[in-house]
Amino acid sequence: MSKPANDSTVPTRHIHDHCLCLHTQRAARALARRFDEAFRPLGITSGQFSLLNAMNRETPRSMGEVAAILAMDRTTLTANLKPLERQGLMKITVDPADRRSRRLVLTAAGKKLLRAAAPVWKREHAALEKELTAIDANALRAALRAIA
Amino acid sequence: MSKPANDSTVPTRHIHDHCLCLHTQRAARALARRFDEAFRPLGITSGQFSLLNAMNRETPRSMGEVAAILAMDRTTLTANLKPLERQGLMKITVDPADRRSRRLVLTAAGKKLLRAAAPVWKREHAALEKELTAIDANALRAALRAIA
DNA sequence: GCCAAAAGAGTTGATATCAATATATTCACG
DNA sequence: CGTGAATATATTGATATCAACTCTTTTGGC
Repeated sequence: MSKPANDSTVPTRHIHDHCLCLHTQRAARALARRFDEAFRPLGITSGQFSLLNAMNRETPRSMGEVAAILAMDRTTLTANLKPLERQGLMKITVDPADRRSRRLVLTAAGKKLLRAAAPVWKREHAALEKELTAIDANALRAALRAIA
Repeated sequence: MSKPANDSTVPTRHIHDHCLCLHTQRAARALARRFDEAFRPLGITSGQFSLLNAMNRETPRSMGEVAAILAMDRTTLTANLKPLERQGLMKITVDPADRRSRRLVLTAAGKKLLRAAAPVWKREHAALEKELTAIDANALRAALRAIA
């Protein structure tokens, strides 16, 4: 028999094994690293790819809309736009109908980058799903969507 | 019938709907905010709670071990320890058996904080699982573990 | 129309994240 | 036993994250 655990470490073990917050953070870090790596030749990160995707609309979205889509704080979005704007991938424009609001518009360079990134995503995501054969990827998506 | 989508936005919609990386980041942000809020009265974040938990061992873990447990870059761990050490919750000690290695040791204050945080976690996590009734939390954990 | 409340976004400060790189220590092998 | 490779961690620089606060603009009640 193995030595019984120290009393103070028992709740810690239960928490470590069960905490959905921890498990989600772990998975988020691992996936971000993986897709960061895949997109590196294109000069963007996985987060920037998702953000550019969220802006790829015929009718541009506002900051609040994009922040909600990414389940991200509005002020985080403000920060994340800076490198993209500096690289000329998108522009922040004032909404003429409501001058408090900003419309996020992809530039031609931004759209071109997204076109180049799509096959990279497809390849990497297919590889990921292949590794998760024992997992129902659809159920996983549904569960994550239920959380956020 | 609704207007057909602009060609350039079609792959974007597919990606937005299916990307496990995006869904995981979204859930990770939402859960971090939620548990950050729950732990705020204790002066720690959800990430710091997980980190303190990972250090709550009779035989202290090394940095590499803790980084692996959290699926976190080693250099990120170095940065994350600084506020905890400054607040006197843990100490970084040199491993006498291998002086390259650091053993991460909770202080009495750190252990006390963990004891206070455990019921907060339990309450908040129970509430979360209750909201996910339609979801198999066990399956979700298994899937996330398969990713990281 | 006026003014208070609400809504949208920006700024600041602290922590989090990782790649690239650097330093210190141990190990392996000759 | 000495030296180059491997291991463990630290530093730097850029981006990411959010709370607290501020600024601007719009809306609602009168």
